[in-house]
Amino acid sequence: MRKTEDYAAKLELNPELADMASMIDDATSSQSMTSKAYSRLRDDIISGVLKPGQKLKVEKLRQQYEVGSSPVREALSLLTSDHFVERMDQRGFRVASVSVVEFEELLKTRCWLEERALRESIKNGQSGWEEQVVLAAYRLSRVPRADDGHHFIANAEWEKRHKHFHMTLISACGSSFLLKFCDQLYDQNIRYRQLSGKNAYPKRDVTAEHGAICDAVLARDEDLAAKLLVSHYDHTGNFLKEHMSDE
Amino acid sequence: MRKTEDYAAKLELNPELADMASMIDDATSSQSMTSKAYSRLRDDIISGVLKPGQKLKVEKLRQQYEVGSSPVREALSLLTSDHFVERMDQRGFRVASVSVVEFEELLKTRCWLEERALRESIKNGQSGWEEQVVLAAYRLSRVPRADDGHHFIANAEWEKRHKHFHMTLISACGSSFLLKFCDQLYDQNIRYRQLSGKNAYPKRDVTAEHGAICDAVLARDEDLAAKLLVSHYDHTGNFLKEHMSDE
DNA sequence: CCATATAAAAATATCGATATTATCGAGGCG
DNA sequence: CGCCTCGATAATATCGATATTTTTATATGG
Repeated sequence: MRKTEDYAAKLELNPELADMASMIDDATSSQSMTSKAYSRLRDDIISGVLKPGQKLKVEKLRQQYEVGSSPVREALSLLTSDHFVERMDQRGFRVASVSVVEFEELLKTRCWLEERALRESIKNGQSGWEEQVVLAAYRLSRVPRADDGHHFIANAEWEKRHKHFHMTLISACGSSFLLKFCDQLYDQNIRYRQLSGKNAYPKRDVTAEHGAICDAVLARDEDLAAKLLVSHYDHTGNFLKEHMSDE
Repeated sequence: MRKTEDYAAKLELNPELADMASMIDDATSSQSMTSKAYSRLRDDIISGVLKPGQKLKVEKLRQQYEVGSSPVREALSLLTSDHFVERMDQRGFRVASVSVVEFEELLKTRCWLEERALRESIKNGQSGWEEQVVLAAYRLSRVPRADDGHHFIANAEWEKRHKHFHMTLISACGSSFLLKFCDQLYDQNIRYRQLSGKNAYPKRDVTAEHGAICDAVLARDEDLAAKLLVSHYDHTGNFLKEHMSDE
């Protein structure tokens, strides 16, 4: 039900063809009211509709999402574990706060974990994994980052494929735990990206960076790939950090 | 409310004296029914009272823990994120399954993450952190692992201090995310330890190993400390693995 | 005038009942 | 004889109401 996609398993089962169609938002078709509330709340928090620190009143959410209070509370509990919502005992829930310090920790941790995961993937990945990487990189390159060239408007499809690319890179690391953690941190990062103004963006050629990482991976150059990945994150991170402080 | 203790913060605020008293089980005094259900369920899963794969019927738990169904469901949702419970959409909950493969992944991941965390701690830790480590090691050494010398009976106090020692080691790593992940994995590991027969245990001197790690940390020898920590985990892990397969 | 205690309002946490969904077994059909 | 369908049963998911608790507003005394 939850979107902690098990990339490793998914790719294992379907080694020849990563079916992008199967990755499309299944949140819409979800049966349970809990998952409906969960994904909608999650989306609203990540996208910034619900602001950090904002109080989350059950009654309000109940009306807004047209569900009972139990599913809302269950969804909030779930989101608490994802670090998207904070629970104050007996005093309800609120949207998780953000801070420059936390963002720095997030960035650091992402680099540590993804570097390890990437190195392990390169060590263990079979030919099927290599093909997945190539495919994911290609698919990512086929969509523009922004729908509009001038103002930056997030392109949902790009977002999805970008995550898929990065998760595919590390999918052969051999630890579903590590993959889950990276997944969580990735989503946390999206939130920070959305929050820190969408109008400007670095001029650098992100596609080229992805390509370089892809090449290093295929060449099985652990050190180079890790270096490229980390600097990829560091660049974006530092850019975001600048835009956070001057607001 | 949840027991994802923020070790870094706790130690930061109270640099001279780690107040063990403040760490005693606050689960008993918890107000909300949700936390009551949460901690009791959690304990029962970790201790093995509730067996892996076992169905968790809300009605039954409701009676057993003397709470309503909402708190039970909320607690189950929380435990789902902790990987202690599995939710099957529209088909209820069950205790998370275990497997040798998963245990191997767990062990691997713990080594990866804790090595990184330990290295960062050694790099960043101040004198306050060093003192915490010494104190935690000393306190751990003051209680026997088992209440009884012959048969192995888990000593709750040892368990608590052992975790405290290992979390203190990495508490200065500078990432609350990483600490949270290590915390989670640690608890997962306890569960596996409890499940794989408590009657036998390695003869090696665990206390000596802790001491050696402690020494390496104080000497700021990153590589040695990391090596000792990883082999500490590997040894216990391999021992448990043997006892899992022959059952 | 401020602090404190008190009362009213709002919001949360919790419960028990109901509607929905899955499971299991019997009977009918191919 | 095995497979599928249908219905009874059990369990889940969800709801709306109630009891606590927190927050806000008000009044009282120092």
